[in-house]
Amino acid sequence: MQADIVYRRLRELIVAGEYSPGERLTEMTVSESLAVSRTPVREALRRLEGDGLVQGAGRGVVVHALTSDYLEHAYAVRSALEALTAELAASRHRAGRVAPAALADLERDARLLEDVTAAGNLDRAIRLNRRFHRGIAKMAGNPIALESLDRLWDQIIVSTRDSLVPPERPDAVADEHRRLLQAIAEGDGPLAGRIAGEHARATRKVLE
Amino acid sequence: MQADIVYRRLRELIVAGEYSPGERLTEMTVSESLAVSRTPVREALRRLEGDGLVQGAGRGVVVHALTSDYLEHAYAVRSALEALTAELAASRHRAGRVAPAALADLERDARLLEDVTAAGNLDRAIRLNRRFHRGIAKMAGNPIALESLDRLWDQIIVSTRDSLVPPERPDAVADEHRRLLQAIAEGDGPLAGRIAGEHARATRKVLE
DNA sequence: AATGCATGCTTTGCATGCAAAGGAGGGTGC
DNA sequence: GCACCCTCCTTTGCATGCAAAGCATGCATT
Repeated sequence: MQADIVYRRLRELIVAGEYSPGERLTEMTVSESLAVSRTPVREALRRLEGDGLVQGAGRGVVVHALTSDYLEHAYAVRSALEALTAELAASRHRAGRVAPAALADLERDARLLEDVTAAGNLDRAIRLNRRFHRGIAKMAGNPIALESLDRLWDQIIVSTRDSLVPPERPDAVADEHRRLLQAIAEGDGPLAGRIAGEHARATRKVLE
Repeated sequence: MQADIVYRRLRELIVAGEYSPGERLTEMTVSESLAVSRTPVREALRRLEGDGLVQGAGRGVVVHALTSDYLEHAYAVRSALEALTAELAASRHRAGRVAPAALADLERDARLLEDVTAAGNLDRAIRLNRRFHRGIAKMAGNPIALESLDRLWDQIIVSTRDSLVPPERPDAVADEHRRLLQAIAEGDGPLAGRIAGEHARATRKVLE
């Protein structure tokens, strides 16, 4: 299905920042650059609109430019959802319903993230960070929460990719990640939830 | 835009239960019954698919039939989000950023809901209940949370419309609603959040 | 009788043509 | 010189035609 290919491609480009927020996309331009007809492009644009990645704007669509307010709201929701997934992940771990390798993978990701951040590789750090949090959401075993978070992340990432990482934040991040993993490992759901929620809020604060 | 009309109409029909879960929808049937061409219908179906209201199934789409597991997950997310919106609503009320009429409206809705439930008007009770909770979400002033909850509600309602209201639940519901409103009125965010989250979980339990 | 295959039909997916809506730009009137 | 209007052009939205993919049905063969 070409429509699906176009959708995924555009989404990739937007999330990767190849299209800047506010940039305008017309059916014709896209269909020419991807060498398909306008029909599948239309479909793709509508799906992206549903995802909140682009916005209809008079003629055509523009890549969604997030206001500070919008970001504030998004982080509030993210905080609530990540508190939920962390809590669920901890409970499932306590119940022995988590693959043993999963937690080890997360710990590896967390360490790798620290290294990569220290090395100043921002792009890779962003990807790893997302993978880390996504790993926890997967561990929670709630596909709806996972999907909602994926949607949120896609939106947020567009506007935060260049505004990240002030000087001393990395250490705090590493510490919070470690405490979060420990709470999960101990099966302490409420604690994991509190840490995850607080972690998201702290991340938001940095983005002023 | 006809595509939009088709989308809204189909969505309405699905949420209202006119199409049963599992029922198959083909582009042709829909385009004939609504007297438009297949193009806008395709667009509408894709959007509904994005909303999780229908599912692609080999040929065509079928109205999403929710499994018990799926419902469990949906309610977990709903609980988290409604805890968030209740807490935000209480904080905003405390800060005086809520229109005075809004809270009164909610109280009116709550009382009306009690009456309607007592009278056994199930359909109306479902609508009022949704409006009540949606009112709180609006009061929270977080459009992302509101939209996420709307999506969840649409999905949930399809599968719960006929399974609602066991004998003694209405009294408990009324009580929980009242306590929730009071917590909001007092500006006690954490309390409101706890009540709302617990309320959603209790509702889920009833649906076994 | 059962199984495997082939054929035909249903249905989707994509491209293109056409009409209409919305803007931009230029021209004219004041 | 400025403002307003008109016209043309860009771009979307919808319909339809055509090709391909999937499925069921029926027939033949074992």
